[in-house]
Amino acid sequence: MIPIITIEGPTGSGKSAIAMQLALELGTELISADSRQVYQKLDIGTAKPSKEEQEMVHHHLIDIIDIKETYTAGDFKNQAGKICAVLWSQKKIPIIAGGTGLYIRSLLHGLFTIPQVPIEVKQEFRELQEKNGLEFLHQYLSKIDPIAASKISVNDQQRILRALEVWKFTGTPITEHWKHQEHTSPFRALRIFISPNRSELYQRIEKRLDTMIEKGILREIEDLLHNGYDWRDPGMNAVGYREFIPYFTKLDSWQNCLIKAKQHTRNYAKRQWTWYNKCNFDLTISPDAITLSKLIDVVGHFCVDL
RNA sequence: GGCGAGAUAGCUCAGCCGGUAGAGCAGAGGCCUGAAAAGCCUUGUGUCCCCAGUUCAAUUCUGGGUCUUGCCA
Repeated sequence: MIPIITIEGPTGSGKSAIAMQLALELGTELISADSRQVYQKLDIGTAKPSKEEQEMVHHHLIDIIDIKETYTAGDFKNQAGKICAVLWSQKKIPIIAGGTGLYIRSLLHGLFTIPQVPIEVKQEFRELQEKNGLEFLHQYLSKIDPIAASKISVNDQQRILRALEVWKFTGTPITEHWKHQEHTSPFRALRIFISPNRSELYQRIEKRLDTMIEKGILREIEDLLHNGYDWRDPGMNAVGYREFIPYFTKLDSWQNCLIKAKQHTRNYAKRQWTWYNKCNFDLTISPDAITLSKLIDVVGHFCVDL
């Protein structure tokens, strides 16, 4: 079993800083579990660690793909898994830090394994949806996989399409894949949750977004648009970016866009919170109560059992 | 000053021919198996600006007032 430490928490909770300290102390490296920091050129709005920080501690899975490419939980699971194995072979305990809950869950608890669904299959159902509507697809799903259909809302385009694609491509309903999924994990995780006070976090989010303006998020976006990137590109679907579309299409002021960006970041933090409520953490600690020595202590106990 | 337009949920607004109101967003809570910073679900009693009139009944019609806003001067 490979030991790993996770540092999790809502956006803006300060997990990156804590993870850095711990990595330095343990002489190990960080793996980012962040669905937006994987993208190159999305720097300011994703609060990516600076060059200096990245020199101090090696950060994996940052800046690995282009904005026009998609990245999935499966990609993360595979890549992070390999990196963990390599690090542990060097006697380094991998530290995973990031707010993308699904990524960490995929790594720790696995996904049912099927190859990437080909675009043709995806396309087929998109066309079917355009012709007959979403409701039709949901009814279709209820015939081939009633359990999935009952769990998935009629309006949940993403999951309806996914369930149909998986069934079409593999010949097996998605709920069957779930049943036969492997649940053993090659990891032994020490999971640490950074839990800030709600109103304090919201204040930090406000400040963080203001800082992004100061750092030049608008220029960053402008450059991207000038360099051939488009709002429809997968990477551009990010809080702190898409809210500025009205500004760049001259429909609203950047100030109003900023207000939206703050709201959406708060909404996002809340969604993360709800997700984390169901996770089992070994240590839950508020950002201001946390100290390096306390962390080392906990990690020490963890290491004794290895 | 003249001629219009508007005043309805925290915000932006819908409410045909009169029967005391409803969407989106925000807020709150929840879900989540390859788009997850995504996607989805639940949750809306507010002096319908004020006053008077018509009417069995006015947010909805009429008159007056107040405020906001557009155009012309």
